[in-house]
Amino acid sequence: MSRTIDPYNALPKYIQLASILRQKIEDGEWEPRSPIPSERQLEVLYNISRTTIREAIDHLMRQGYIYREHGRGTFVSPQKLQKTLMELTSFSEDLIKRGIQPGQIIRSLTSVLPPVKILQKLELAPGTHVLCIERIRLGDNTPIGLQTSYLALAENQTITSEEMESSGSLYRILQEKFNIIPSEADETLEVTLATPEEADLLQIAEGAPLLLSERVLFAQNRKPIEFVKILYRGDRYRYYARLTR
Amino acid sequence: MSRTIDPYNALPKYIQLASILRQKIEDGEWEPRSPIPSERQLEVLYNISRTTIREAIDHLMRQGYIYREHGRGTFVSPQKLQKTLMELTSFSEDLIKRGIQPGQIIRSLTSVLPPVKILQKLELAPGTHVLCIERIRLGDNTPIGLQTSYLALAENQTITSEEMESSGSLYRILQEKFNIIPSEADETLEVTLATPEEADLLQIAEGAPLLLSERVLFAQNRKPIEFVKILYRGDRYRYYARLTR
DNA sequence: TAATCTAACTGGTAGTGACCACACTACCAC
DNA sequence: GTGGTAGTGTGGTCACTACCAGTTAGATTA
Repeated sequence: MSRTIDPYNALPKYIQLASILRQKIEDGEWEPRSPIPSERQLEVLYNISRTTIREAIDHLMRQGYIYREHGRGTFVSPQKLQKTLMELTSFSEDLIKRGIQPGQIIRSLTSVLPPVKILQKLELAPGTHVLCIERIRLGDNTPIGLQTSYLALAENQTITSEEMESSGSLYRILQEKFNIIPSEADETLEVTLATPEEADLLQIAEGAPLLLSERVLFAQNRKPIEFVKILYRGDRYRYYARLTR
Repeated sequence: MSRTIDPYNALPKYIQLASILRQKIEDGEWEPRSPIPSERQLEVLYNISRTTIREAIDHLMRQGYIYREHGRGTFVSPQKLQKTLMELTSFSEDLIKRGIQPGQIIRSLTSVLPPVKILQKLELAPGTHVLCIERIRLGDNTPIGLQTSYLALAENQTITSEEMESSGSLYRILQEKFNIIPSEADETLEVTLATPEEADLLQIAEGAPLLLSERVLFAQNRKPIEFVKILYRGDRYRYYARLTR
Protein backbone atom coordinates (compact mmCIF):
# COMPACT_ATOMS: atom_id res chain seq x y z
CA MET A 1 0.00 0.00 0.00
CA SER A 2 1.18 3.49 -0.77
CA ARG A 3 2.74 5.56 2.00
CA THR A 4 2.25 8.96 0.44
CA ILE A 5 -0.45 10.79 -1.44
CA ASP A 6 -0.19 10.76 -5.22
CA PRO A 7 -1.97 13.80 -6.66
CA TYR A 8 -2.02 12.20 -10.12
CA ASN A 9 -3.68 9.05 -8.84
CA ALA A 10 -7.23 8.63 -10.07
CA LEU A 11 -8.35 7.84 -6.54
CA PRO A 12 -9.51 10.82 -4.47
CA LYS A 13 -6.94 12.01 -1.99
CA TYR A 14 -9.18 11.41 1.01
CA ILE A 15 -9.53 7.77 0.03
CA GLN A 16 -5.79 7.44 -0.44
CA LEU A 17 -5.21 8.99 2.96
CA ALA A 18 -7.86 6.83 4.59
CA SER A 19 -6.23 3.67 3.35
CA ILE A 20 -2.81 4.80 4.50
CA LEU A 21 -4.15 5.44 7.98
CA ARG A 22 -6.17 2.23 7.98
CA GLN A 23 -3.03 0.33 7.10
CA LYS A 24 -1.14 1.79 10.04
CA ILE A 25 -3.94 0.76 12.35
CA GLU A 26 -4.24 -2.75 10.98
CA ASP A 27 -0.48 -3.21 11.09
CA GLY A 28 -0.56 -2.24 14.74
CA GLU A 29 1.73 0.70 14.11
CA TRP A 30 -0.68 2.75 16.22
CA GLU A 31 -1.85 1.16 19.46
CA PRO A 32 -5.54 0.93 20.38
CA ARG A 33 -6.72 3.92 22.44
CA SER A 34 -3.59 5.90 21.50
CA PRO A 35 -3.98 9.15 19.58
CA ILE A 36 -3.26 9.44 15.89
CA PRO A 37 -1.61 12.67 14.68
CA SER A 38 -3.85 15.70 15.00
CA GLU A 39 -5.60 17.10 11.96
CA ARG A 40 -3.18 20.04 11.81
CA GLN A 41 -0.22 17.67 11.97
CA LEU A 42 -1.61 15.47 9.20
CA GLU A 43 -2.05 18.62 7.11
CA VAL A 44 1.72 19.14 7.22
CA LEU A 45 2.70 15.46 7.11
CA TYR A 46 0.83 14.71 3.91
CA ASN A 47 0.55 18.20 2.45
CA ILE A 48 -3.23 18.01 2.21
CA SER A 49 -5.87 20.49 3.31
CA ARG A 50 -7.76 19.94 6.53
CA THR A 51 -11.02 19.51 4.57
CA THR A 52 -9.59 16.42 2.95
CA ILE A 53 -8.06 15.15 6.19
CA ARG A 54 -11.40 15.38 7.93
CA GLU A 55 -13.13 13.58 5.09
CA ALA A 56 -10.68 10.68 5.38
CA ILE A 57 -11.07 10.60 9.15
CA ASP A 58 -14.85 10.69 8.80
CA HIS A 59 -14.71 7.56 6.68
CA LEU A 60 -12.50 5.69 9.10
CA MET A 61 -14.69 6.76 11.96
CA ARG A 62 -17.84 5.47 10.32
CA GLN A 63 -16.07 2.21 9.61
CA GLY A 64 -15.18 1.98 13.29
CA TYR A 65 -11.42 2.23 13.05
CA ILE A 66 -11.09 5.41 15.08
CA TYR A 67 -13.07 7.70 17.33
CA ARG A 68 -12.82 11.41 18.02
CA GLU A 69 -12.90 13.26 21.31
CA HIS A 70 -13.54 16.97 21.11
CA GLY A 71 -10.64 18.91 22.56
CA ARG A 72 -8.53 15.79 23.15
CA GLY A 73 -7.77 14.18 19.84
CA THR A 74 -8.55 11.27 17.56
CA PHE A 75 -7.87 7.76 18.82
CA VAL A 76 -7.54 4.21 17.52
CA SER A 77 -10.54 2.03 18.32
CA PRO A 78 -9.78 -0.91 20.60
CA GLN A 79 -11.74 -3.45 18.65
CA LYS A 80 -10.75 -6.99 18.05
CA LEU A 81 -12.95 -7.81 15.10
CA GLN A 82 -12.42 -4.86 12.84
CA LYS A 83 -13.12 -6.96 9.80
CA THR A 84 -16.61 -7.96 10.88
CA LEU A 85 -17.93 -4.46 11.26
CA MET A 86 -21.51 -3.82 10.58
CA GLU A 87 -21.27 -4.94 7.01
CA LEU A 88 -23.53 -6.40 4.47
CA THR A 89 -22.06 -9.73 3.61
CA SER A 90 -22.90 -12.53 1.31
CA PHE A 91 -23.15 -16.00 2.75
CA SER A 92 -19.78 -17.03 1.40
CA GLU A 93 -18.03 -13.87 2.61
CA ASP A 94 -19.65 -14.43 5.96
CA LEU A 95 -18.34 -17.96 6.38
CA ILE A 96 -14.87 -17.17 5.09
CA LYS A 97 -14.51 -14.54 7.78
CA ARG A 98 -15.25 -17.17 10.39
CA GLY A 99 -12.66 -19.50 8.95
CA ILE A 100 -15.18 -21.96 7.58
CA GLN A 101 -14.93 -23.36 4.05
CA PRO A 102 -18.10 -22.34 2.19
CA GLY A 103 -19.78 -24.58 -0.35
CA GLN A 104 -23.12 -25.03 -2.03
CA ILE A 105 -25.37 -27.42 -3.88
CA ILE A 106 -27.66 -25.79 -6.40
CA ARG A 107 -31.02 -27.55 -6.27
CA SER A 108 -32.80 -25.50 -8.91
CA LEU A 109 -32.58 -22.36 -10.98
CA THR A 110 -35.81 -21.48 -12.74
CA SER A 111 -38.11 -18.67 -13.69
CA VAL A 112 -41.13 -18.74 -11.40
CA LEU A 113 -44.23 -16.78 -10.48
CA PRO A 114 -43.58 -16.05 -6.80
CA PRO A 115 -46.13 -15.50 -4.04
CA VAL A 116 -47.73 -12.05 -3.98
CA LYS A 117 -46.01 -11.21 -0.70
CA ILE A 118 -42.64 -11.61 -2.35
CA LEU A 119 -43.63 -9.60 -5.43
CA GLN A 120 -44.66 -6.78 -3.13
CA LYS A 121 -41.33 -6.80 -1.35
CA LEU A 122 -39.61 -6.66 -4.72
CA GLU A 123 -41.98 -3.86 -5.79
CA LEU A 124 -43.03 -5.79 -8.89
CA ALA A 125 -46.41 -5.95 -10.60
CA PRO A 126 -48.59 -9.03 -9.96
CA GLY A 127 -47.91 -11.73 -12.50
CA THR A 128 -44.26 -10.88 -13.00
CA HIS A 129 -41.90 -13.81 -13.26
CA VAL A 130 -38.63 -13.77 -11.37
CA LEU A 131 -35.53 -15.93 -11.26
CA CYS A 132 -35.62 -18.36 -8.35
CA ILE A 133 -32.50 -20.10 -7.09
CA GLU A 134 -32.66 -22.84 -4.48
CA ARG A 135 -29.43 -23.82 -2.82
CA ILE A 136 -28.13 -25.90 0.05
CA ARG A 137 -25.35 -24.01 1.77
CA LEU A 138 -22.43 -25.96 3.14
CA GLY A 139 -19.83 -25.18 5.75
CA ASP A 140 -16.82 -27.45 5.76
CA ASN A 141 -18.84 -29.78 3.53
CA THR A 142 -21.86 -30.30 5.77
CA PRO A 143 -25.20 -28.53 5.38
CA ILE A 144 -25.72 -25.35 7.37
CA GLY A 145 -28.52 -23.61 5.56
CA LEU A 146 -31.29 -23.84 3.00
CA GLN A 147 -31.47 -20.76 0.81
CA THR A 148 -34.13 -19.60 -1.61
CA SER A 149 -33.45 -16.45 -3.62
CA TYR A 150 -35.89 -14.51 -5.79
CA LEU A 151 -34.15 -12.09 -8.13
CA ALA A 152 -35.79 -9.09 -9.77
CA LEU A 153 -33.76 -8.90 -12.96
CA ALA A 154 -34.59 -6.96 -16.12
CA GLU A 155 -36.23 -8.73 -19.08
CA ASN A 156 -33.00 -9.35 -20.91
CA GLN A 157 -30.99 -10.32 -17.86
CA THR A 158 -30.55 -13.84 -16.58
CA ILE A 159 -28.11 -16.09 -14.79
CA THR A 160 -27.24 -19.64 -15.79
CA SER A 161 -26.45 -22.50 -13.48
CA GLU A 162 -23.03 -22.72 -15.07
CA GLU A 163 -22.28 -19.19 -13.92
CA MET A 164 -23.54 -20.02 -10.45
CA GLU A 165 -21.45 -23.18 -10.28
CA SER A 166 -18.27 -21.52 -11.43
CA SER A 167 -18.53 -18.25 -9.52
CA GLY A 168 -20.00 -19.49 -6.25
CA SER A 169 -21.02 -15.98 -5.25
CA LEU A 170 -24.31 -14.62 -6.51
CA TYR A 171 -23.37 -11.11 -5.47
CA ARG A 172 -20.20 -11.25 -7.51
CA ILE A 173 -22.21 -12.23 -10.59
CA LEU A 174 -24.67 -9.40 -10.00
CA GLN A 175 -21.82 -6.97 -9.75
CA GLU A 176 -19.69 -8.16 -12.64
CA LYS A 177 -22.39 -9.06 -15.12
CA PHE A 178 -25.07 -6.47 -14.45
CA ASN A 179 -23.18 -3.81 -12.49
CA ILE A 180 -25.64 -4.22 -9.64
CA ILE A 181 -23.98 -3.48 -6.32
CA PRO A 182 -25.85 -4.56 -3.19
CA SER A 183 -25.84 -1.57 -0.90
CA GLU A 184 -28.45 -2.13 1.74
CA ALA A 185 -30.74 -4.79 3.15
CA ASP A 186 -33.63 -5.24 5.52
CA GLU A 187 -33.44 -8.45 7.45
CA THR A 188 -35.61 -10.27 9.94
CA LEU A 189 -34.65 -13.26 12.04
CA GLU A 190 -36.89 -15.67 13.86
CA VAL A 191 -37.09 -19.21 15.12
CA THR A 192 -38.94 -22.03 13.40
CA LEU A 193 -39.02 -25.81 13.49
CA ALA A 194 -37.85 -28.03 10.66
CA THR A 195 -40.46 -29.61 8.40
CA PRO A 196 -39.79 -33.19 7.29
CA GLU A 197 -38.44 -32.03 3.94
CA GLU A 198 -36.21 -29.37 5.47
CA ALA A 199 -34.95 -31.82 8.07
CA ASP A 200 -34.04 -34.27 5.34
CA LEU A 201 -32.11 -31.71 3.29
CA LEU A 202 -30.25 -30.35 6.31
CA GLN A 203 -29.61 -33.81 7.73
CA ILE A 204 -31.23 -33.10 11.06
CA ALA A 205 -34.24 -34.41 12.97
CA GLU A 206 -37.74 -33.33 12.08
CA GLY A 207 -38.87 -30.54 14.41
CA ALA A 208 -35.33 -29.41 15.17
CA PRO A 209 -35.07 -25.65 15.76
CA LEU A 210 -33.97 -23.47 12.85
CA LEU A 211 -33.01 -19.84 12.49
CA LEU A 212 -35.09 -18.27 9.72
CA SER A 213 -33.68 -15.21 8.00
CA GLU A 214 -35.64 -13.19 5.46
CA ARG A 215 -33.84 -10.44 3.67
CA VAL A 216 -34.71 -7.85 1.05
CA LEU A 217 -31.64 -6.59 -0.75
CA PHE A 218 -31.46 -3.14 -2.32
CA ALA A 219 -29.18 -1.85 -5.06
CA GLN A 220 -27.41 1.50 -5.21
CA ASN A 221 -30.53 3.21 -6.52
CA ARG A 222 -32.59 1.78 -3.64
CA LYS A 223 -34.47 -0.56 -5.91
CA PRO A 224 -35.09 -4.01 -4.42
CA ILE A 225 -33.18 -6.66 -6.30
CA GLU A 226 -33.47 -9.80 -4.25
CA PHE A 227 -35.69 -11.43 -1.70
CA VAL A 228 -33.87 -14.22 0.04
CA LYS A 229 -35.00 -16.68 2.65
CA ILE A 230 -32.44 -18.74 4.52
CA LEU A 231 -33.12 -21.52 7.00
CA TYR A 232 -30.08 -22.08 9.18
CA ARG A 233 -29.46 -25.16 11.28
CA GLY A 234 -29.88 -23.95 14.84
CA ASP A 235 -26.99 -26.04 16.08
CA ARG A 236 -24.45 -24.90 13.53
CA TYR A 237 -25.06 -21.23 12.92
CA ARG A 238 -24.77 -18.04 14.90
CA TYR A 239 -25.75 -14.69 13.51
CA TYR A 240 -23.50 -11.70 14.08
CA ALA A 241 -24.25 -8.01 13.72
CA ARG A 242 -22.77 -4.72 14.76
CA LEU A 243 -25.26 -2.02 15.56
CA THR A 244 -24.66 1.70 15.64
CA ARG A 245 -26.71 4.72 16.55
CA MET B 1 -40.27 22.53 13.73
CA SER B 2 -38.42 25.53 12.42
CA ARG B 3 -38.70 26.36 8.74
CA THR B 4 -35.65 28.59 8.48
CA ILE B 5 -32.11 28.62 9.75
CA ASP B 6 -31.51 30.64 12.90
CA PRO B 7 -27.86 31.75 13.06
CA TYR B 8 -28.21 32.55 16.76
CA ASN B 9 -29.51 29.11 17.58
CA ALA B 10 -27.09 27.03 19.62
CA LEU B 11 -27.63 24.11 17.28
CA PRO B 12 -25.22 23.89 14.36
CA LYS B 13 -26.71 25.07 11.10
CA TYR B 14 -26.21 21.74 9.37
CA ILE B 15 -28.29 20.04 12.03
CA GLN B 16 -31.00 22.67 11.75
CA LEU B 17 -31.07 22.24 8.00
CA ALA B 18 -31.07 18.45 8.27
CA SER B 19 -34.12 18.50 10.51
CA ILE B 20 -35.94 20.92 8.21
CA LEU B 21 -35.32 18.62 5.26
CA ARG B 22 -36.16 15.50 7.29
CA GLN B 23 -39.44 17.08 8.25
CA LYS B 24 -40.36 17.74 4.64
CA ILE B 25 -39.64 14.12 3.81
CA GLU B 26 -41.58 12.71 6.73
CA ASP B 27 -44.50 15.01 6.01
CA GLY B 28 -44.55 13.68 2.49
CA GLU B 29 -43.97 17.15 1.08
CA TRP B 30 -41.35 15.57 -1.16
CA GLU B 31 -42.35 12.33 -2.87
CA PRO B 32 -40.17 9.22 -2.70
CA ARG B 33 -37.73 9.00 -5.63
CA SER B 34 -38.31 12.65 -6.51
CA PRO B 35 -35.37 15.05 -6.39
CA ILE B 36 -34.88 17.50 -3.56
CA PRO B 37 -33.53 20.96 -4.48
CA SER B 38 -29.97 20.88 -5.73
CA GLU B 39 -27.14 21.91 -3.46
CA ARG B 40 -26.74 25.22 -5.28
CA GLN B 41 -30.45 25.91 -4.94
CA LEU B 42 -30.42 25.13 -1.22
CA GLU B 43 -27.49 27.53 -0.89
CA VAL B 44 -29.74 30.34 -2.08
CA LEU B 45 -32.93 29.10 -0.41
CA TYR B 46 -31.47 29.00 3.08
CA ASN B 47 -28.57 31.40 2.67
CA ILE B 48 -26.04 28.80 3.81
CA SER B 49 -22.75 27.76 2.25
CA ARG B 50 -22.52 24.60 0.22
CA THR B 51 -20.14 23.10 2.79
CA THR B 52 -22.91 23.21 5.36
CA ILE B 53 -25.54 21.98 2.92
CA ARG B 54 -23.46 18.96 2.07
CA GLU B 55 -22.89 18.18 5.73
CA ALA B 56 -26.64 18.19 6.36
CA ILE B 57 -27.26 16.03 3.30
CA ASP B 58 -24.51 13.63 4.39
CA HIS B 59 -26.31 13.11 7.67
CA LEU B 60 -29.65 12.44 6.05
CA MET B 61 -28.02 10.10 3.59
CA ARG B 62 -26.39 8.03 6.30
CA GLN B 63 -29.71 7.86 8.09
CA GLY B 64 -31.28 6.54 4.93
CA TYR B 65 -33.64 9.40 4.16
CA ILE B 66 -32.11 10.33 0.83
CA TYR B 67 -29.65 9.08 -1.74
CA ARG B 68 -27.41 10.90 -4.17
CA GLU B 69 -26.80 10.21 -7.85
CA HIS B 70 -23.75 11.81 -9.37
CA GLY B 71 -24.69 14.15 -12.20
CA ARG B 72 -28.43 13.70 -11.62
CA GLY B 73 -29.35 14.97 -8.21
CA THR B 74 -30.33 14.01 -4.69
CA PHE B 75 -33.50 11.99 -4.20
CA VAL B 76 -35.89 10.97 -1.45
CA SER B 77 -35.51 7.33 -0.42
CA PRO B 78 -38.57 5.18 -1.04
CA GLN B 79 -38.54 3.56 2.34
CA LYS B 80 -41.57 2.39 4.18
CA LEU B 81 -40.07 1.86 7.59
CA GLN B 82 -37.96 4.93 8.11
CA LYS B 83 -38.29 4.57 11.84
CA THR B 84 -36.77 1.13 12.05
CA LEU B 85 -33.52 1.96 10.36
CA MET B 86 -30.45 0.12 11.37
CA GLU B 87 -30.51 1.56 14.82
CA LEU B 88 -29.37 0.62 18.21
CA THR B 89 -32.49 0.32 20.24
CA SER B 90 -33.35 -0.56 23.74
CA PHE B 91 -35.87 -3.28 24.31
CA SER B 92 -38.61 -0.83 25.20
CA GLU B 93 -37.93 1.44 22.24
CA ASP B 94 -37.94 -1.64 20.07
CA LEU B 95 -41.36 -2.82 21.19
CA ILE B 96 -42.93 0.63 21.08
CA LYS B 97 -41.94 0.92 17.45
CA ARG B 98 -43.84 -2.27 16.71
CA GLY B 99 -46.90 -1.01 18.50
CA ILE B 100 -46.55 -3.35 21.45
CA GLN B 101 -46.90 -2.17 25.02
CA PRO B 102 -43.60 -2.88 26.81
CA GLY B 103 -43.41 -3.95 30.42
CA GLN B 104 -41.05 -5.63 32.80
CA ILE B 105 -40.71 -7.55 36.03
CA ILE B 106 -37.45 -6.99 37.86
CA ARG B 107 -36.38 -10.28 39.38
CA SER B 108 -33.15 -9.13 40.96
CA LEU B 109 -30.66 -6.26 41.08
CA THR B 110 -27.42 -7.14 42.83
CA SER B 111 -23.68 -6.76 42.75
CA VAL B 112 -22.16 -10.02 41.55
CA LEU B 113 -18.88 -11.57 40.49
CA PRO B 114 -19.67 -12.57 36.90
CA PRO B 115 -18.13 -15.41 34.89
CA VAL B 116 -14.67 -14.72 33.48
CA LYS B 117 -16.02 -14.75 29.93
CA ILE B 118 -18.25 -11.80 30.74
CA LEU B 119 -15.50 -9.88 32.54
CA GLN B 120 -13.37 -10.26 29.45
CA LYS B 121 -16.08 -8.86 27.22
CA LEU B 122 -16.41 -5.91 29.58
CA GLU B 123 -12.62 -5.52 29.62
CA LEU B 124 -12.52 -5.72 33.41
CA ALA B 125 -9.91 -7.29 35.67
CA PRO B 126 -10.66 -10.73 37.17
CA GLY B 127 -12.41 -10.42 40.49
CA THR B 128 -14.24 -7.21 39.66
CA HIS B 129 -17.83 -7.01 40.81
CA VAL B 130 -20.49 -5.67 38.49
CA LEU B 131 -24.14 -4.75 38.76
CA CYS B 132 -26.40 -7.54 37.57
CA ILE B 133 -30.04 -6.96 36.67
CA GLU B 134 -32.39 -9.82 35.88
CA ARG B 135 -35.67 -8.95 34.25
CA ILE B 136 -38.62 -10.59 32.61
CA ARG B 137 -39.64 -8.54 29.61
CA LEU B 138 -43.31 -8.26 28.75
CA GLY B 139 -45.12 -7.36 25.60
CA ASP B 140 -48.78 -6.49 26.06
CA ASN B 141 -48.51 -8.01 29.55
CA THR B 142 -47.29 -11.47 28.61
CA PRO B 143 -43.66 -12.63 28.81
CA ILE B 144 -41.57 -12.46 25.69
CA GLY B 145 -38.05 -12.35 26.96
CA LEU B 146 -35.70 -13.12 29.80
CA GLN B 147 -32.98 -10.54 30.16
CA THR B 148 -29.79 -10.55 32.22
CA SER B 149 -27.65 -7.41 32.15
CA TYR B 150 -24.14 -6.98 33.56
CA LEU B 151 -23.17 -3.33 33.92
CA ALA B 152 -19.62 -2.04 34.16
CA LEU B 153 -20.16 1.06 36.27
CA ALA B 154 -17.56 3.10 38.14
CA GLU B 155 -16.97 2.54 41.87
CA ASN B 156 -19.23 5.33 42.97
CA GLN B 157 -21.97 4.65 40.46
CA THR B 158 -24.96 2.44 41.03
CA ILE B 159 -28.59 2.04 40.13
CA THR B 160 -31.42 1.26 42.53
CA SER B 161 -34.45 -0.89 41.85
CA GLU B 162 -36.62 2.15 42.52
CA GLU B 163 -34.97 3.96 39.65
CA MET B 164 -35.44 0.92 37.43
CA GLU B 165 -39.09 0.61 38.39
CA SER B 166 -39.90 4.24 37.81
CA SER B 167 -37.90 4.84 34.64
CA GLY B 168 -38.44 1.55 32.87
CA SER B 169 -35.58 2.19 30.49
CA LEU B 170 -32.09 1.29 31.62
CA TYR B 171 -30.55 3.26 28.80
CA ARG B 172 -32.38 6.38 29.84
CA ILE B 173 -30.97 6.04 33.36
CA LEU B 174 -27.46 5.54 32.02
CA GLN B 175 -27.83 8.64 29.94
CA GLU B 176 -29.47 10.93 32.46
CA LYS B 177 -27.67 9.83 35.61
CA PHE B 178 -24.18 9.04 34.34
CA ASN B 179 -24.09 10.75 30.96
CA ILE B 180 -23.31 7.43 29.33
CA ILE B 181 -24.69 7.30 25.82
CA PRO B 182 -24.84 3.88 24.15
CA SER B 183 -23.30 4.33 20.76
CA GLU B 184 -22.46 0.92 19.41
CA ALA B 185 -23.02 -2.77 20.08
CA ASP B 186 -21.86 -6.17 18.96
CA GLU B 187 -24.63 -8.70 18.89
CA THR B 188 -24.93 -12.38 18.19
CA LEU B 189 -28.12 -14.36 17.72
CA GLU B 190 -28.63 -18.08 17.89
CA VAL B 191 -31.21 -20.70 18.64
CA THR B 192 -31.47 -22.62 21.91
CA LEU B 193 -34.03 -24.69 23.72
CA ALA B 194 -35.74 -23.68 26.94
CA THR B 195 -34.51 -25.18 30.20
CA PRO B 196 -37.18 -26.05 32.76
CA GLU B 197 -36.56 -22.84 34.70
CA GLU B 198 -36.64 -20.68 31.59
CA ALA B 199 -39.77 -22.40 30.36
CA ASP B 200 -41.45 -21.72 33.67
CA LEU B 201 -40.58 -18.02 33.68
CA LEU B 202 -41.61 -17.54 30.07
CA GLN B 203 -44.74 -19.63 30.46
CA ILE B 204 -43.87 -22.01 27.65
CA ALA B 205 -43.12 -25.72 27.38
CA GLU B 206 -39.75 -27.12 28.36
CA GLY B 207 -37.58 -27.56 25.28
CA ALA B 208 -39.44 -24.91 23.28
CA PRO B 209 -37.17 -23.04 20.85
CA LEU B 210 -35.79 -19.70 21.97
CA LEU B 211 -33.88 -16.93 20.25
CA LEU B 212 -30.74 -16.16 22.25
CA SER B 213 -29.23 -12.71 21.85
CA GLU B 214 -25.92 -11.73 23.42
CA ARG B 215 -24.88 -8.13 23.15
CA VAL B 216 -21.91 -6.06 24.24
CA LEU B 217 -22.76 -2.38 24.42
CA PHE B 218 -20.17 0.35 23.99
CA ALA B 219 -20.25 3.97 25.11
CA GLN B 220 -19.13 7.02 23.17
CA ASN B 221 -15.50 6.42 24.14
CA ARG B 222 -15.70 2.83 22.91
CA LYS B 223 -15.51 1.43 26.39
CA PRO B 224 -17.80 -1.56 27.00
CA ILE B 225 -20.50 -0.71 29.48
CA GLU B 226 -22.93 -3.60 29.38
CA PHE B 227 -23.08 -7.25 28.56
CA VAL B 228 -26.65 -8.35 28.09
CA LYS B 229 -28.14 -11.72 27.36
CA ILE B 230 -31.74 -11.99 26.25
CA LEU B 231 -33.74 -15.16 25.71
CA TYR B 232 -36.70 -14.45 23.49
CA ARG B 233 -39.72 -16.70 23.13
CA GLY B 234 -39.38 -18.12 19.63
CA ASP B 235 -43.10 -17.88 19.00
CA ARG B 236 -43.48 -14.26 20.01
CA TYR B 237 -40.42 -12.42 18.82
CA ARG B 238 -38.87 -11.51 15.52
CA TYR B 239 -35.58 -9.71 15.21
CA TYR B 240 -35.20 -6.88 12.72
CA ALA B 241 -32.07 -5.24 11.36
CA ARG B 242 -31.09 -3.00 8.52
CA LEU B 243 -27.68 -3.67 7.05
CA THR B 244 -25.57 -1.33 4.99
CA ARG B 245 -22.29 -1.62 3.18
C1' DT C 1 -0.68 24.14 49.46
C1' DA C 2 -4.65 24.69 46.82
C1' DA C 3 -7.42 27.11 43.82
C1' DT C 4 -7.39 29.92 39.69
C1' DC C 5 -6.20 31.60 35.41
C1' DT C 6 -4.15 31.47 30.89
C1' DA C 7 -2.19 29.88 26.73
C1' DA C 8 -1.78 26.38 23.60
C1' DC C 9 -3.31 22.60 22.03
C1' DT C 10 -7.48 19.44 20.22
C1' DG C 11 -11.65 18.67 17.16
C1' DG C 12 -16.28 21.22 15.36
C1' DT C 13 -18.60 24.47 12.37
C1' DA C 14 -18.81 27.55 8.56
C1' DG C 15 -17.77 30.41 4.32
C1' DT C 16 -15.67 31.03 -0.36
C1' DG C 17 -13.94 29.75 -4.48
C1' DA C 18 -12.38 26.54 -7.86
C1' DC C 19 -12.31 22.66 -10.81
C1' DC C 20 -13.62 17.73 -12.01
C1' DA C 21 -16.80 13.86 -13.40
C1' DC C 22 -21.08 12.56 -14.84
C1' DA C 23 -25.97 13.04 -16.90
C1' DC C 24 -29.01 15.07 -19.83
C1' DT C 25 -30.66 17.76 -23.71
C1' DA C 26 -30.69 20.24 -27.86
C1' DC C 27 -28.64 20.79 -31.95
C1' DC C 28 -26.00 19.68 -35.97
C1' DA C 29 -23.80 16.87 -39.58
C1' DC C 30 -24.05 12.82 -41.98
C1' DG D 1 -32.56 7.79 -38.25
C1' DT D 2 -27.68 7.88 -36.36
C1' DG D 3 -23.80 9.62 -34.22
C1' DG D 4 -21.33 13.32 -32.55
C1' DT D 5 -20.86 17.59 -29.89
C1' DA D 6 -21.35 21.48 -26.97
C1' DG D 7 -23.78 23.49 -23.19
C1' DT D 8 -25.65 23.37 -18.74
C1' DG D 9 -26.90 21.45 -14.47
C1' DT D 10 -25.83 17.95 -11.00
C1' DG D 11 -22.97 15.96 -7.27
C1' DG D 12 -17.65 15.05 -5.99
C1' DT D 13 -13.24 16.69 -4.57
C1' DC D 14 -10.05 20.05 -2.73
C1' DA D 15 -7.72 24.25 -0.86
C1' DC D 16 -7.56 28.08 2.11
C1' DT D 17 -9.38 30.74 5.86
C1' DA D 18 -11.66 31.90 10.13
C1' DC D 19 -13.59 31.31 14.35
C1' DC D 20 -15.95 28.37 18.08
C1' DA D 21 -15.72 24.92 21.80
C1' DG D 22 -13.78 21.53 24.68
C1' DT D 23 -9.26 19.87 27.17
C1' DT D 24 -4.98 20.13 29.35
C1' DA D 25 -0.94 21.58 31.59
C1' DG D 26 1.74 24.95 33.43
C1' DA D 27 2.04 29.51 35.44
C1' DT D 28 0.02 32.46 38.65
C1' DT D 29 -2.33 33.80 42.55
C1' DA D 30 -4.66 33.68 47.06
